[in-house]
Amino acid sequence: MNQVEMTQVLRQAGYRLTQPRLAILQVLEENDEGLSPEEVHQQGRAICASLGLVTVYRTLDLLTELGLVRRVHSEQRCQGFASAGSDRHYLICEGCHRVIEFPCHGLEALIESVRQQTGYTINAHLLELSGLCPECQMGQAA
Amino acid sequence: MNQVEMTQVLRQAGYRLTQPRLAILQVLEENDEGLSPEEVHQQGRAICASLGLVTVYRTLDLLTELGLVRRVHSEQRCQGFASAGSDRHYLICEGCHRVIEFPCHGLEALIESVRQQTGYTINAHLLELSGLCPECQMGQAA
DNA sequence: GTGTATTTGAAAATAATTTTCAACAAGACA
DNA sequence: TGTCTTGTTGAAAATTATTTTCAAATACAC
Ligand SMILES: [Mn+2]
Ligand SMILES: [Mn+2]
Ligand SMILES: [Zn+2]
Ligand SMILES: [Zn+2]
Repeated sequence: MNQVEMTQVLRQAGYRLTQPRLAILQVLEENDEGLSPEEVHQQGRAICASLGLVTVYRTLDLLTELGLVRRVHSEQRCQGFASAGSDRHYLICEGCHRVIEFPCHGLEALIESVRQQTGYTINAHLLELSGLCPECQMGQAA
Repeated sequence: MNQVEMTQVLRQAGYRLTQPRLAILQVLEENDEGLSPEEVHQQGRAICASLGLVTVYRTLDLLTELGLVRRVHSEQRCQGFASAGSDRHYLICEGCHRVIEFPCHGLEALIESVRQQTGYTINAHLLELSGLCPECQMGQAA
């Protein structure tokens, strides 16, 4: 989802399009590695000089509720936020920490078998793959 | 892995078997829902009265490094720790927050296809399913 | 433009985590 | 079993992260 679409979601949900919110959206749009609130704040101030850290926290919460932003978990860092597509399948580069999403097909059979074996109903999943992106593989080879 | 096996891993890695560590291992063993450091501390004091919260943090770090404990992530809470088996596939009950592990087969094809489409090398994955355990399903029906 | 309800940022409050360090205890060895 | 040595502990302090409060600012409906 791009920034324009995101602002429409905000508006339609009855929220105002403020400078701080637009700045935060833009920062998330321009970064795909999952930024911490502090990092969003730093970068956001380049766009909206008065931007406060408190507003970053509030806005990340809001955007997460609206599904515009997702939290990126990893063993080291659980406070990464990135702009969200529709699914929850990320591929994280261990070298540069870039995060991309991938379409997830073929999980259905696994989920069904877990359901049968455990008796659980399953209504959500999070799949995170980690490795090295092509660029970082080059770097390693060198 | 049970508590006895865990203590052996600790010993073999050259760490001392202290009362605080044993207490924390026992707490994790007895709980499968993923406890926060604070919760581990509360329960641990019933076993080792002098147990300090600082030691809980230190020990959870240590046990995680040794692979005896794993962190359980979820949107609400990323600081859950549970004793670890060999894999990283959890099934989390949204009702009672119990966490169990499941054997994960059938992810290979998906991973291979992501590798081909993205050019990433993939060397780890985290799959978290969430839903309702049988008991909590009963509760909901009532 | 004006009015009004939402939103903001600074400051303060609170919560979470880490560092420091003197006292303690695990376990090697006599 | 009784030292001795070194890893380990917990209290306190320091640091960091997050939330609350509230008066001032501003988005936007009219
Ligand atoms: Mn999927
Ligand atoms: Mn997490
Ligand atoms: Zn990379
Ligand atoms: Zn349950």
